[in-house]
Amino acid sequence: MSTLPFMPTPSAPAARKTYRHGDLRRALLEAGIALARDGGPAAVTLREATRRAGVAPNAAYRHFASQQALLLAVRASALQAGARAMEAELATVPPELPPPDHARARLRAVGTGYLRFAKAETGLFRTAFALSDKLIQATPEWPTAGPGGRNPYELLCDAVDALVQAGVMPAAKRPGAEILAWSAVHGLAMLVVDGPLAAPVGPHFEMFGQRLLDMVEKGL
Amino acid sequence: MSTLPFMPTPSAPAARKTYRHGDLRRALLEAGIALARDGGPAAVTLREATRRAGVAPNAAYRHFASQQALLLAVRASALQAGARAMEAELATVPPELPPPDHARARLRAVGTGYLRFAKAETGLFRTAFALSDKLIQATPEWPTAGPGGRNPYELLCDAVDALVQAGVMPAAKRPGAEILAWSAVHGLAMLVVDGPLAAPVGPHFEMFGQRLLDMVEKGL
DNA sequence: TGTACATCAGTGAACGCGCGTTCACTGATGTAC
DNA sequence: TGTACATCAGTGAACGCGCGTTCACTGATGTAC
Repeated sequence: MSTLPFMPTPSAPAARKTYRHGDLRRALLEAGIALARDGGPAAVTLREATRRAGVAPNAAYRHFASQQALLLAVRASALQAGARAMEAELATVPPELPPPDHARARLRAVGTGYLRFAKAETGLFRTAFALSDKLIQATPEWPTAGPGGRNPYELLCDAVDALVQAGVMPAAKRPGAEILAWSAVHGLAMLVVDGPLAAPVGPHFEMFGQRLLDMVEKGL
Repeated sequence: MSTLPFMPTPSAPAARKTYRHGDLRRALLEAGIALARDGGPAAVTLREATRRAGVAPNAAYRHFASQQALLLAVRASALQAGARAMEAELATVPPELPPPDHARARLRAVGTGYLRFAKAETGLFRTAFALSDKLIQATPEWPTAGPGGRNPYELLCDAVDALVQAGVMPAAKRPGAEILAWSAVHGLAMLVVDGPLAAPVGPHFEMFGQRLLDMVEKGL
């Protein structure tokens, strides 16, 4: 697990001997990410983040206006990690494929990356894509794109666009098609990672993922 | 909304003048359902349920072993409501359709019922199908079936079975097919009802639902 | 180059909140005689 | 049919927990002169 390419690297415990912390903002964000990783969005609390940074609880307010502001920052980071997972999968698509096959492979890669991210980084996945509290719109303050400059939603849209350009999908069916694909993949992830199908389906997650992507490919 | 056939009827405020309550177990359960309805699973607390029943907080322990026990009971009730919604949709399928069309219509009805339930009763939907805390396995103590005697998962499986029996789906693809269908529908529900697509897709939920079901039908 | 001083990052203590849960109790009910 | 009594549903008070957030503060830093 710890060698998957899209896992953010945990920071050092930041042994602190100065009065000033040095980079508390970053330390709090990284503590928040660690909390989200193994407890999901609900685990991202100011008190625990400051505890981990070795700092008084109210020190957080120098860097984040509220708990929600920290959560927003953590969520952006989780989205980045998701984009990274999808990009990693996209990188395995052979570029020499004929355009229609290439386009199909791209969409599969996006879906596979999403599913693998959900499985490998459940907490971050939930923080990125399943915030049950009505969270205010993402701020532009925190970037959500991966190294390639596209966020998860954009990566998906690009892949669906490519399907049309390669002639695999009629242009008339394009509008909103990304939502159908996203739904299928998101549903499997939620049911298995976080829901009632964890026990029965979990062990065969990869296989169900591929069958689901078959269904999407045929059905779109 | 309040006339949808699958909405449990709210109980009277239970004006209490006796020392004994009369039916506190039921009152707590109904309060819990009401809480779940407009706050999701996290809103189901013992203290608020007892408050609504007009009773001391610890009185709940005469009827439920813990907060989790109450939540389990509420969840079962939410599953019943889901089954009711799906049955209501199934009842609209014309019985005189030729078997293949009938089987397809049944699967659509199951999916449509699920989606409408998610939209109309978001809180109950989340309580039934999206409990993010790892909740212990459902107990047989609380029934989850609708009036027809089948719970939501069974209704779905029945519909997929019918697809095979009508010759619409090859038997070889049957195992696990219900999981693919469920995933698609569940994902759309989660993204729209509880997630990032609420704003853009919410108004066209019904249309996206039908397109999604087209995709499932073609792709299965 | 040295010193006064403004800035502002982090401290310590405290607030109010709601939660689940436990304790010893009280008093209405219904059964045994 | 009337009365003693066991049962057990609900009370009142309290516990410890963790949370977000506010207040007046302190002390290291870096800049202006």
